[in-house]
Amino acid sequence: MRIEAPPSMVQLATEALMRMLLSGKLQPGDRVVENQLTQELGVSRPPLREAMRVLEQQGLITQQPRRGAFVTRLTLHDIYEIVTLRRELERMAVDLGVPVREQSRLQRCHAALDRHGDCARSGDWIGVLEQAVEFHSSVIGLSGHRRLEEAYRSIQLQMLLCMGMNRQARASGESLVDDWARHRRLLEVIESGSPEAVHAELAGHGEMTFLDGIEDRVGGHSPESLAWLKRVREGDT
Amino acid sequence: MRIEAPPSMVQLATEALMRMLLSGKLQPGDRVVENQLTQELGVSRPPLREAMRVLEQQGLITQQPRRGAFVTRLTLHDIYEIVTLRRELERMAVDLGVPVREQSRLQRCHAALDRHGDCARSGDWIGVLEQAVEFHSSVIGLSGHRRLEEAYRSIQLQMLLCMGMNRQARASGESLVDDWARHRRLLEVIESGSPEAVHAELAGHGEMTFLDGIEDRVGGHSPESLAWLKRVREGDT
DNA sequence: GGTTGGTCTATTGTCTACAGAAGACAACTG
DNA sequence: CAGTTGTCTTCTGTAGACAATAGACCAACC
Repeated sequence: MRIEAPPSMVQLATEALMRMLLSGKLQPGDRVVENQLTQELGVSRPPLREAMRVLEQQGLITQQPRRGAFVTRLTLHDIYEIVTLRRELERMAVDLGVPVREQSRLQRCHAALDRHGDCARSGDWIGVLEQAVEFHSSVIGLSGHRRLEEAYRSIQLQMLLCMGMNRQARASGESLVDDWARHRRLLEVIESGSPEAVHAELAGHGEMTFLDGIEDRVGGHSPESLAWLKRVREGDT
Repeated sequence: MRIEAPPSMVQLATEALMRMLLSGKLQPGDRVVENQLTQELGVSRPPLREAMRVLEQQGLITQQPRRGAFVTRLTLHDIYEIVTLRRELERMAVDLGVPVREQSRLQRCHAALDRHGDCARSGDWIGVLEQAVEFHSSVIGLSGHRRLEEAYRSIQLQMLLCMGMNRQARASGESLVDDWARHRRLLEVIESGSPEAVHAELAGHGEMTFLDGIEDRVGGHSPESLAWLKRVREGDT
């Protein structure tokens, strides 16, 4: 049996920061002060700074030279980018991965789905979000395309973390287990083996409710994003 | 006029490392020793480590905990991933960006193309590669989709840096200015405004010659990648 | 009263130093 | 002679400290 190496402080700090973003402790636009975090996390600055570089590359925080780091605040154009890119990546993944060739990859989906259900029933909000990310990643991973999966994961995190979806989800308390059911249905459709059916399920799967009145909640309205929002609303209820 | 902030050591180190990869000074599989680089670059370890985190996120180097960093060595499956994902991103970008709506974005393409030509004529290899990346990025940027452009850029760098394309290009000396001509033609087609024509041009634009005998030069043959390589060779000469 | 200049504090950028782990090599034992 | 074990070196991981800059606040001047 292989013993696993103890995780580095960089890795721990990265995960801790992600949780702070997921939980809403750090909100979009918030300043991220290094010294403050070193105390909270019990880590010295060098590893913390490395962790912040990782999150910066993922687009979750934004660094301004000599002025500090801020949690990324998304504009309508950003949301347009995220949703459109996500859809394309999903499309590509389904075309490559459905019907499933390697059964072992499905195990990962099931495992994530099970954990997702556990977290949903126990009301563990952060766990639900984390496992939702893992489930979707594993679905994309059915394609056997690691870069595709990685790109998708990054996009998904940006959406989850920076949109304040946590608070919105917290408001609608009953939707937790419903969400789980929807994910289960998606996996069933995937196992049925029809790419078209999966595309259809995914089209209805997007959490589009948060787009209601989105123009008023965020800034940065580009021509592209406004046109896109109009199209989405016409085509999708 | 805004004065620009002096670049941080992290930024300088990142760029320097990239040049070392582009120039072939660091080759795929090479160990990257921190202390060694601090001496060569005249930077201390913390900023260098941050720079390495950035490159790790971009997939250019791979870190093994407590064992050091290595320049990423690509497998056939990796190349399959890179080429297929790149093609999808290009397709999406052209559909979004052609015909060009914002003329100002074209300026960036022309500027990069001009610099590309300058470097090609003066025989500046690294410059040629850098400007080729910038040109393609700016073409993708016509879509106004920053995340798309960023994903494309990352993919492109992985391909350029880790495939040892530099040495291959160096071997065929005359192709430098030819490359430039091909890029010019691409931009002309884009300005003509037909997405289909651009797709056609891009299909022939890929540097597919390096796929000749690729199975023997790299390891990691997955079922997906082998099937893909077969399809590519049947469909594209 | 508004603006300009200076100082002061908080925070970032960077460096040096130390602790701990991994790999190499040699010596020892069967 | 082969395998194993112990030591030694090299490198990474982390911490703490120092230098430099940005922003705020206050005072003085126009």
